[in-house]
Amino acid sequence: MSVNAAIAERFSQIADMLELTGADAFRINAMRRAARAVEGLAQDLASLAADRKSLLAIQGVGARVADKIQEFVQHGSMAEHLALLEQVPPGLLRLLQIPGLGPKTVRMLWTERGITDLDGLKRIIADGSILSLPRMGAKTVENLKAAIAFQESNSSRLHLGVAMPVAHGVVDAMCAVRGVTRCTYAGSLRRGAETIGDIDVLIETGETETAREAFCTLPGVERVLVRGENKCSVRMRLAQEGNRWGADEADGRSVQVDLRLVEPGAWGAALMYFTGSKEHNVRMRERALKRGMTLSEHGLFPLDQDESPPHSRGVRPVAGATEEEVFGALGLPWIPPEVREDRGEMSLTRTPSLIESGQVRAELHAHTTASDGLLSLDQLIGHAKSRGFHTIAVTDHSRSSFQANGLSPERLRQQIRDVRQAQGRFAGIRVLAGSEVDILADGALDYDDELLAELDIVVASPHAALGQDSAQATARLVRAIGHPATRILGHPTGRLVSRRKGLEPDMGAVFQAARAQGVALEINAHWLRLDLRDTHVRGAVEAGCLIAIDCDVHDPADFNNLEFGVLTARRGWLPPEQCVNTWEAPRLHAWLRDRRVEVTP
DNA sequence: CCGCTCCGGCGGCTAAGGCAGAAGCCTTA
Repeated sequence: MSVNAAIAERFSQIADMLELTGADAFRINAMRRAARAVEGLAQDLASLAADRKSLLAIQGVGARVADKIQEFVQHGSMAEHLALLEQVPPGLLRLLQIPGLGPKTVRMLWTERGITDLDGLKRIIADGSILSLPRMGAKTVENLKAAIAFQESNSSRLHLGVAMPVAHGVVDAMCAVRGVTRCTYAGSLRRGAETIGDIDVLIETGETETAREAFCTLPGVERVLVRGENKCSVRMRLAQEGNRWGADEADGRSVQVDLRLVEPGAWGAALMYFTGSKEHNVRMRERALKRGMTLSEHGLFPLDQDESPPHSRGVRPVAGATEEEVFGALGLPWIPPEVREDRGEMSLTRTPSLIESGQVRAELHAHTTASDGLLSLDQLIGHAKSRGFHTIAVTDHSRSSFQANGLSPERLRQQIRDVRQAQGRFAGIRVLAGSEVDILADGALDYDDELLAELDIVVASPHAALGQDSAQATARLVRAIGHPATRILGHPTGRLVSRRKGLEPDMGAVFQAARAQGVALEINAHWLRLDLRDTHVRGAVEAGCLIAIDCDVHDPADFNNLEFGVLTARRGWLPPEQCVNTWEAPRLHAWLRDRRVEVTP
């Protein structure tokens, strides 16, 4: 585990444990913010910690948190963390993960009955003794049992690419329901987060009961969790969908879908509220208060003496119909959903220019049947052309990836000739002869320089030895970037979202090398990779690196993953001009020929 | 515990739903 991840984990555990001991809520919140700040940091704290000033410059890191970071970097532990571990049984942290079970209740179970882990909880449920505890009625215990069972059969969050089709299905179905005038999804899905906890859907309708009924009986609904006036929640089965990676992804799993009925005139406020993030929303409400207003999902209202919610008293909102209106009334430009993470977006004075899918004109990482792709050379070119791309790069695996049928030098030479011939059969699209070349464990590339020099494009990617330590990983990637043939660093860390950690290099060093060499860093758009991840993109953009967004095409459907790569890019504040895939053909091709051009992002 | 603003002290988001227990707590988003 990287130092950053280790520190973030400790802050988060400190927060949980403080919560269980009933500590000051603001201190707990500060720990959570610190965990988030550290998690999203591109620089390596091991090297940053020496400079206290730069630690304090991080939003959410004050004197005490900086102390703890320095303490961990020097000693490998934090005294407060260790002290709390002595005090709080570790099994309790697991109980907090159970949906519906919060800190107050876990604490109550612990102090009243000495429950310290999941087994203990199951025991008092089984023998019924839990029912004698305060606030523990039959219904609550039933729900608790279901929550435990659910959690044990489902790993918690869904991949972006798995959740998205479900959301589109629900939205399409609800749009067709009588009386519905508007329907869309919000939440972390709209922000393009790499994993999704649940799916939020908003509707505006003149026939609320029809909509509630339609929603609760949608195909795939297993269980209705909540059926209130303004909110319904269901658990929905995931449809099976064959996929290169995801065959088992949907197996027997389900996802919670929340439907919110939005009153007329509050659409913008509701959309903002349910899009989040939570942290962004908190900032927005604080900002409203500073300006003498109060913000909720019902709108932006003038502040008055009355404690009760203003919308319930018929107070006229200052804004609420559209997001633009609400942001505007708070002195902000419209902020794209993907950057609503409380990572500096509140200081924007204009809507930032972020890349859009339609601006992508080239696919620079694609496989054919020559290695492990499903498309023939001509099929691949045909699909790329129909997508409107001006360039398609053929980049099959190199020889070390034998599991992927990597090409021997002879086969690669033959493929280069095949590509040249294929080019003759297609007009209006440039076909590049390339390779996705393995970066070996020591940072060397997988073909000799002579052969590499014959290629139009080299995507250098790590595939094996992904467990090596941070220093080795950094040296490996920096060396690969320094090879004169490398144009793109493919899926730089090799991580798989919530499956495999991948390399944990000092990303700051990687960015510097890439910037100096004019090498583009890839955002691999497959929803299981999303590598670079959002926070890395942000760091790379700020460091002035070029970025490539690639679908790593293996089958035709993979072209559709572009959407996820672009969402990730936008979460990293990527402007279109810094992404090589948006460049017109002459500029892109010149960049590919001219290995050491000066980069002006 | 942080940030703001002033160097010590203060304030720090909002609403709905469910349940248990008869007004309010807890959780979630």
